Amino acid sequence: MDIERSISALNNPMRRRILEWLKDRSNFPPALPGHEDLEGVCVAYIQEKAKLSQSTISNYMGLLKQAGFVKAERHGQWTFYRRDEENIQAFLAAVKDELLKT
Amino acid sequence: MDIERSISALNNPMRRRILEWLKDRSNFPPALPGHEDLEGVCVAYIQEKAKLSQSTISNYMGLLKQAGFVKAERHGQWTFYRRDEENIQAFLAAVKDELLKT
DNA sequence: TCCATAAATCGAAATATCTCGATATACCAA
DNA sequence: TTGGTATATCGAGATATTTCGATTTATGGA
Repeated sequence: MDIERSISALNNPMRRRILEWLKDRSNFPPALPGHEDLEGVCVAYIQEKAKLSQSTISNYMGLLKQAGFVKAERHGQWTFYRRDEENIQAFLAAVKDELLKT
Repeated sequence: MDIERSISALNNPMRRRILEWLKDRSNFPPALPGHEDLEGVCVAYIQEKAKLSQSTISNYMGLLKQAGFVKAERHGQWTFYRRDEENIQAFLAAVKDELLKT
């Protein structure tokens, strides 16, 4: 749990928004044919919703991944990103522990 | 609760450290004579512990104050800073709410 | 093999943050 | 009123982040 890297990743409104979008797969277009079983979302879908360049979104997803907020799964030419709920909870616990007095 | 501003304020190791130091008044030298009843800590004490310039610490405390993490109380020529526990808890709740899925 | 598509990486310009020393402001004491 | 001390603000250089378009890499299909 690298709190430094995690807070940096969160220190950007669009990255936080992406994390929120990923809470619900239905925020994005339906899964590509043959990938209906995957919970993750491909970079192109995120890019389309965020309206930022492909390279920027790829970079953002990399930062979120390094921070532990998302997991990436490569299937063919697509990379599917989804939230890492366990790590997100661990981050919240760590921030709480560092910030709270008691 | 401006989560943007708060996360920015936290996105710095020394500012987070100051927030931790302020959990316990005894992390700093004893109160100045005549101010024993105050829980806050003056800028000079924080500066001495942080080993950064006076202007930097003044700036940092201003950012932490704008973010709602600390309260400032002026007494004579001194400004005493102390944690705002209520706002800190509100921030944690807000981050949890934004970040957590359920 | 060759081409098309998805994603990652590179290089760079614009903007923001960090941090300082110098200066300004506020306040106290003589 | 004058001088001293504490803090805030200003201006600037160094560094980091943001975001892009161009390029590279990986993969799958004709």
